[in-house]
Amino acid sequence: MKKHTHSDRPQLPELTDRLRGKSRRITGQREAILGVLRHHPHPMSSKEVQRSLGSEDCDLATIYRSLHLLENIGMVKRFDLGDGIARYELMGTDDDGHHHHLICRRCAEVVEIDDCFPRELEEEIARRNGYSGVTHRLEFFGLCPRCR
Amino acid sequence: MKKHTHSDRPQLPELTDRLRGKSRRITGQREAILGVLRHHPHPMSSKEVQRSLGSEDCDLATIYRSLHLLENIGMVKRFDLGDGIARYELMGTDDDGHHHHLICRRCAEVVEIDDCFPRELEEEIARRNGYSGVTHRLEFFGLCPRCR
DNA sequence: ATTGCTATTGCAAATCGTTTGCAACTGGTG
DNA sequence: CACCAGTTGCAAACGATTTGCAATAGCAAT
Repeated sequence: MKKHTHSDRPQLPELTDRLRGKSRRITGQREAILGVLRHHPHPMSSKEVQRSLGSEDCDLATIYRSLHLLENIGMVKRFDLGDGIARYELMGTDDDGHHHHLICRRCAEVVEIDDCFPRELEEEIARRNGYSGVTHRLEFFGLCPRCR
Repeated sequence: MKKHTHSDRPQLPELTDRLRGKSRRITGQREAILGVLRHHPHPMSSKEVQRSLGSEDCDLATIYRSLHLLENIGMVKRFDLGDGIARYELMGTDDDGHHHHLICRRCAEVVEIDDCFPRELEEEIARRNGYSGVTHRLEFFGLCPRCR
């Protein structure tokens, strides 16, 4: 079992703080969804979140709406693993959540990768093309040890 | 207008050669779709292809099927620009089509990028995690000169 | 606690990109 | 030029995600 390398996961009180004052409410559903994400170190789709909710089950539409909200206030980050399904990961309290994944083509196991595209090269690409505010989306695909 | 850096675009006769002998047929629709791709240096969605067909218009389903076919025989490459829409680009005759894109967040202009994630680093990532056959998907996003 | 206003939820219907079943059609080989 | 497997168009099916709306529930002020 891989120990992920991110900073500590935010506690629920943080949700409270981030929502209050934005005319947003702290609902049972939102706490439950956050709770699920806190216990999963990997990107989860809306359906996976729902399955993990157990007794706290709530409507899929609510999960979609909650994940969008959490993404907007920067508590979760959206990842696109290339299969047309949006997945979300809880952000750490201090880092910016920027990291990548290595996904098994066969069993879809996900490993977090902290290596990143060289910053200088990215800046050079931006400069060469006159672009500003350049970021990147990067994911790796391969065969995991067990699926070889 | 950016001159793209790939090798020459395949001529139609190549389609002929690649399809013949595979119990596949050279139809007007496939030629038309290939023709459209040959005139567009950037990734195109199925709908964009259809719009560009003009008088040679054909069913969307046929376009989806043709693009899958062309992808399977290696004549086009599929790109995922992160908006949930599959896009395809014609492959050059000699290169493997591996390259990346820099997409404007605002106007969606696309520039081709030939820089790539460092091979050694990719191999190291593979080794470290026991994965084999590792490849990557990489796209850049930013603001183009005009949209700044 | 109770009230009242507004954000939020559940449900169902609507969207959107993509896929598929099927009968009609058409390359291209013999 | 006839035949047959590969193709096409059309419409229906799909899966992920979004949205309209009436019912419900935070929460701030009473």
